[in-house]
Amino acid sequence: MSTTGGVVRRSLLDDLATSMLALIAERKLAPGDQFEAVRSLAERFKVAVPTVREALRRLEATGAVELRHGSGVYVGPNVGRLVLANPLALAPSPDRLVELLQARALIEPPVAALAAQTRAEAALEQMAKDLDAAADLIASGDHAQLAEVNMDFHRSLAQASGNATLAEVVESVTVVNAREQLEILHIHGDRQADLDEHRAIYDAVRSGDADLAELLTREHLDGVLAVINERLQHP
Amino acid sequence: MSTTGGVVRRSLLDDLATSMLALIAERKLAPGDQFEAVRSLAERFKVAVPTVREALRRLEATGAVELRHGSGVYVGPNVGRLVLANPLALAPSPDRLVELLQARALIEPPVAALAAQTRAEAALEQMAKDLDAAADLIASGDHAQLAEVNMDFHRSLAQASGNATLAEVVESVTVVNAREQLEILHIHGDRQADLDEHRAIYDAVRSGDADLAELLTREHLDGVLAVINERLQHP
DNA sequence: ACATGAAAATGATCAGATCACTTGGTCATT
DNA sequence: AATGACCAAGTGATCTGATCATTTTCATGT
Repeated sequence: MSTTGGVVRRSLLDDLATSMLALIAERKLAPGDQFEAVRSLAERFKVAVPTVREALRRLEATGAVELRHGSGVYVGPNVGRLVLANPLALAPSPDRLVELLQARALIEPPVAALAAQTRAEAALEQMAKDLDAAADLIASGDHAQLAEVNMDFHRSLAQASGNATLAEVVESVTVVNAREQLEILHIHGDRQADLDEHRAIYDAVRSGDADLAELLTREHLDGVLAVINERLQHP
Repeated sequence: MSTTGGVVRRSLLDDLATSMLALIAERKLAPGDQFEAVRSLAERFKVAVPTVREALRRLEATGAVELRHGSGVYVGPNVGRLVLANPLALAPSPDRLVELLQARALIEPPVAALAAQTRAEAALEQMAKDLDAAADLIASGDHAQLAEVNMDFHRSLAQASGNATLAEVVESVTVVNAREQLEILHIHGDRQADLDEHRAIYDAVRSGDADLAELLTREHLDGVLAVINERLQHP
């Protein structure tokens, strides 16, 4: 935001972007709904098409809208979100990877404890589905897909806390190159043990045992961290 | 990322954006450095100017680059960041505000404990500066500025943990409409008490007392939360 | 040295055109 | 009637080329 002596100079683009967001909010459009054609927007706001497109690209970058070729402009999944993973992040260095896991090991256990107190039902069911899916994928040997589902479990767990902001934080810190993280894990980690630990966490949350949920989550992530560290030291 | 049967269709824009990021990385450019002119980029990548601009807008949205009218394209402050606050977030609802504080009350205490163990020197000095600045601003009565500096203290505290990812998380969850949060606080909160609590946290971190730092941070944020809740119930 | 002001560099915006993809309907085939 | 091939309209993607606005640079004159 460029300022000069406290006075904010809003460019045409700033106005456009916020106006379009306001338009989405005004029409009460939800993620997935179709928005409005580029040409139509250009006419509505009395600006040229390239200008509209630049504004849309800005919104698109944070998942506020989606541009689908040949189809239209749609409301994106991240409208109204406060915290998000940098969609442009490049593959993290090994140091950054360890740091990321440390951050998760610090944040997720208390979130699990809160989840055990709140127990948002929809999220609990999602956790159960994630566990089932993981079991299937272990059997079928699809490790890439398994990695995704395991991450989904952690996200569902955060959802169960009932705090959308916390869920966003966990989602952000969890979505960052899941591939890289779990590439390592699935070479050297014990997939079945992972699943068992997830199941234990689920049971603790389901039964409302906050202390146990926190403890199990901490042990689980510390274990993951240990595997990663070991792997990085013996490449 | 649009996929069809597992095959990723990268649009020209996707390629452009990542190529430009790679170019920045390759040249080892740091935030604030000048990048390259739009027309020059268009020529380099053999695409039209509007296309380059759309890609730049995408990067700009997450703070990877900055476009300064008449001056040039510069590397932004968020290059290489993993987690960030949604720059398009609108003012959070009261519910969302409470949720945000709850998230902070959950995350920041263990971060403070870690900071007391790590004690990154540069961040400790920054904390001291923030405290001094806050004292001055209380004296001068500049509440708006005081709100900012108080947030800075929390960010510096997270920096002291030595974990950049955690610092990013705290920064993200802290930057979201500091204005709204502290508008409430500074009408009904006790500014001097706030400062004293910050000082106590600083002392605990400085002396390496992790448990105390965690406890004080928790009490501090719970206090803030109580003020916010009270304020929202009696408008 | 300093201030002034023109010139160059650069981003912002516009206009109109063409290409590429998606979608829904038509229509022949089965 | 169900199915599939095909076509046409709607819409995003990209290009070309120009003009305006802001910043920076630097020669010029005092």
